[in-house]
Parts: sequence; structure tokens; C-alpha cells
Amino acid sequence: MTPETLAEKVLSATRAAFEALALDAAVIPARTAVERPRDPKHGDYASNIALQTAKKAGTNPRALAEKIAENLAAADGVAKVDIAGPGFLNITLDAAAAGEIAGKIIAAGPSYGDNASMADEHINLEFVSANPTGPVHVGGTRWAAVGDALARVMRASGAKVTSEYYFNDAGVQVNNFAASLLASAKGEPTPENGYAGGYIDDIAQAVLKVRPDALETDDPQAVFHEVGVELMFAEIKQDLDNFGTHFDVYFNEKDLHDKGELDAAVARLDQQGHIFESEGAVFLRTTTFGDDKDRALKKSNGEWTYFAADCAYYLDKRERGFDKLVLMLGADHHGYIGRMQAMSQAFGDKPGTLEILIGQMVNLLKDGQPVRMAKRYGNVITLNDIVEAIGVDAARYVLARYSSDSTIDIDIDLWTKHGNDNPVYYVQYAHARTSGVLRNAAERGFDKGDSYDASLLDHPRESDLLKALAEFPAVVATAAALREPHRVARYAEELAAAYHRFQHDCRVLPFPDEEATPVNTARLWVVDATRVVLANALGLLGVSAPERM
RNA sequence: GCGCCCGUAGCUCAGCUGGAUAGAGCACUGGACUUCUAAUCCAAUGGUCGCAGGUUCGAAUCCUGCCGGGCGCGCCA
Repeated sequence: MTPETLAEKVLSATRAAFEALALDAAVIPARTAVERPRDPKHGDYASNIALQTAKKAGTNPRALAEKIAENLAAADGVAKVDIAGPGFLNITLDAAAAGEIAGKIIAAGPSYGDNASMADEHINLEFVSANPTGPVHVGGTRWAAVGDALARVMRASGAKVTSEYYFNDAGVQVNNFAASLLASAKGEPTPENGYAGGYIDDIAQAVLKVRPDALETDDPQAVFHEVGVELMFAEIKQDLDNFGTHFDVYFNEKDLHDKGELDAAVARLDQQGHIFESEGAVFLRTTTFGDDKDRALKKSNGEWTYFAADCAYYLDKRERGFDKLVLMLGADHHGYIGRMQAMSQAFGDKPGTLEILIGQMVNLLKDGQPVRMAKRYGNVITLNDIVEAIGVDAARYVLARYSSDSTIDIDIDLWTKHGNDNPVYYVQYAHARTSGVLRNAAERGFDKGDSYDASLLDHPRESDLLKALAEFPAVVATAAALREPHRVARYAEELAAAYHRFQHDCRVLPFPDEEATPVNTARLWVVDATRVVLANALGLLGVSAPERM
């Protein structure tokens, strides 16, 4: 029995109790959830439904709980229902009902964990979107890990997700980048507001390789601009690819300009009556929708602002048919939320169409001291540096296992020196152990067969493990709904712990001089189910699930 | 000044949108290897959940006000 079906049974038992006691059933919630109590004395699952509803129904929670318990105890698969404290229902399943889940998991395989909580949602998820003026650095790497995991978790929850990267390849930043390349090629010092660092020299040389005549052309900077940006794109894409983050769409800002989409977007906003001119500049009246001040779209010198391109990009996405646009930004951009939301509403979209997720920064430490990074000084730690130091799996895992609401401090030395402290190895090792047991079973000709006797799975370690396994789909759904993929990582750690404890206390394979018993068979099913769930959980994080370590 | 985020064990962080005696990893201490790879397990130590009020059967969680830290407040991108 899954927690979801048990919750359904709790609800129907509650409805029956309300009827028997002639109470107003309107106070019963449409859905409820059972939770896994920490203390094993409180049963396999607990429900607080009596506490939640008793007061509203004008009755005593304890008395109500007793009536619900009576109904629930009669339900299939429920072994026992106790009432504790002010009116908690502590539910114990019979072992057979609890153990069924292993078979269901194995049957579902890679799709176990999939759920329909976001079915029919058509989502555009934009993340990373780092300027193509240098390699992706740590901040961007965090979003590459978190955003990709979020995309996977939402897809597992039934959403149609297009992941997207926005290249800001128009404007002054790339001009500064081009000027820096040119200066490097000519052996001149880095220009004002330019970029430094080895990668500038590398790309400058690479440009010269593609266009040996670059310095002799009429407009050398234009050549470095065009070829350099292209090479930078290619490098970023390659790095992300190596990292396992594959975007469905790489969108160039330049295309918006080339296709006249900025004019079109402003015209649309004008139609809606939200445009005005002041001192020769064009503004969007974002204050109508709660922004602090109105925002310029076109400067008095006739140039577009960055925000104008954002408006055009927003409209472009909407016209591509997405009904929800999710945008992940670093904390240094949180000041944009007001104008972006205002713009969304100015286009006539309902609140919630645009969802902006703000992630806090990554601080790098060296010897316990913060390292100030800036592309301009060329001392950035890049995605590649991290991957070289600890590998893709460890990097993705450690970046995705924290809530995006908290800044993370990463000591790069600690990472490289104590690589094995990374919890990813704990989880991966659990997976390797399940694979090892299954491998050994196969070598010995011990097959798990078509069925098992779930009622034999009554060891406390087995019970804990089964409950952890049963929880996975709800974890995925919650991670998707809250946009918090780190929950999957934390869950994987819990599951791995439950498995390690199980394997320590419960012998799975028969000893060499013994025949396999039905207990061995049942446990082998549990091991295989655990393997599936660990692999699926790691898969959602884009981390590999090795069969040996 | 205004806005967003954070403040939980020595350190790094969870805490499933209000539940029972607040958890994990690391570090420290003591145990368990004739192993299903011990990259593991068990035990012990460690807490005024920043502070003060409020809401209620019940608060780390929700509300208000302070304190501390990070980030941001352009006709820059």
C-alpha cells in the first residue's frame, strides 16, 4: 500500500465517522497526507486529521479519532490503529500490504516516481543565461545543476518543459568582450571595462586561427566580435554539455533585434495603454502594476535598453505557446522582479504566468577566506575548474543538494582534498551495493522469480526501507511543486541510509552452504526496488548511478 | 532609507507549507570487519531554532517589531 492510498482510506474513514456522529462533513479537506513518524512507537504512518477537523466540527478530537480509528482498522492492509496524544492516529500496516510496494517499483522501473501533479502544464524554464563574455563560472554552474534537476523533476511530474538559455549577444558587454579580444591579439593591455584572463588570450588566438587576416581588415573589432562570440558560444555549450545539462533551446538576443521584435513588443504594450514618453525617452508605466518606478525602454539617444529586449523576449516565449514562464535568476538580479512582473501584466497576462525564482549566490572560499571573483580580473572559478577538481557527479550533486534560498560557501580546497566527504558517494555506494547483491545473486543462479511473499518483510529495517521507497513519488511531486530539487537529494541520502542499515542487519543472499528461503527471495525484491529508486533519484539530479565503485 | 534572502549542534546544512522527545553529514570519543566491496553500521557528546511579543489544542515553521549577515535599488547590461 502506498502512502497515497492509505491517505485515501483515512479520508473515507473520516467521512464515515462524520456520518456516524452526525457531524458537518464540509470541514473535511479534499485531500490529506499521512506522515512518517520519527518514533517507531507511533506506527508506520500517522494522521492528524482528527485534530484538524474536530474543532471545526465542534467535537472532541479524541472521540472523533476513536471513531475514525474504528473504521480505519477495518480497512484492507491496516493491521492496527492507535490513538495517541490529543488525537493522532497511529497506523500500522500489515507487512504484506507494506511490502507490496517493492513489486510495484520493479514493475514501474525507470518510471517509478513519475506522477501527474503537473500534467498538462506547458512550461518554459530559463536558467544559466550567462553572458557570452566568458566561461560559465560557479554561480552559473549552480543554476546549471539546479535548473536542470528542476526541469527533470517537473517532467517527471507530467509537465512539458522546454529548457532555455538566453544569450545576451547584443549590447555593450559583448562589445567590451570583442575589444578585449582585439587588445589581446595586438598585445595591448586590457581596455577599460574589458575582460582579462587566460581565456581571452586563448579565444583571441583562436579567432586569428579562423581569420588570420583579422587584424588587417577594415574593422578588426567587428571580426573579433563575430568570431569571438561564436567561439565563446561553442565553448559554453560544450561545457554545459559535458556537465550533462542540455538545453532544448539556445536563444540569441540578437535575433530579437534582427527580427524587429522589440518594436513589436513596444507597440503591443502601447496598444494596452502602458507606454509614455518623457524627455525624449520611451517608458513602460510599470508603476501601474506595483513597480517602484517606471522603466525606460528606449533611451533619449534612440538606443534600446536591456529591459526592452526582455519585453520582446517575454512576448516571444508567450507566442511560442508556453502557458507558464519560469525564470531562474541570481540574487543580484532580484531587483528585476518588480518590473518583469509588471511587464507581464502590462501585456495582459494573469499573475502567475511569469514565475521568477531567485537563487542565492555561491561564495568561494580558499583556506577559509572568501575569494572575490570577477571576470574582469580573470580570477573566476569556472564550471570546468569545478569539474576538473571533483568531477561532474560530485559537482552536480553538491550544488543541487542545498536550498536555492541559502547562499552556499564552498571551500575549493576542501572539495579537492576531501572529495570522499561528498554525500554523493554515500548515495552512489548504496546503489553500487544493491547492484553488487543482485550481481552476486545472478552469479550464484539465485533468481528472484515472478513473485515474493511480502508478509515476510517484517524486520524493522525492512519496514523502514519500504516506507522510504514508498515516499519517492511524493518527494518528486513536492520538489516540482515547490521548485526545490534539493529535496530529491536529501531524500536520496535518507533512502541510502535506510538501505545501508538494512543491508547491515538483514542478510539478503543465502550463505554459501544454505538453500535460498522465501525470506531471501523477498529481500532480493527489496534490494532490486531500492536499486531502481536510487537510480531514478540520482537520475533526476543528473548524477550517474554506478554499479560498482 | 526601501526591497528580497538568510540566521537551527563546534562547522556545513535539512526540517516534507502548524504536529508528538528539533535531525543528518563532517569534526571529536568509544565500539563492530572469517564482508553481500567497512566508501558501511552502532553508540556517546553536542541546541535559549538570532531576540521579544502575538495567533492556538500545538510554532523552528504563520503574523508584528527589533538585532545581525548577504544581495539589490540607472535613460548600465
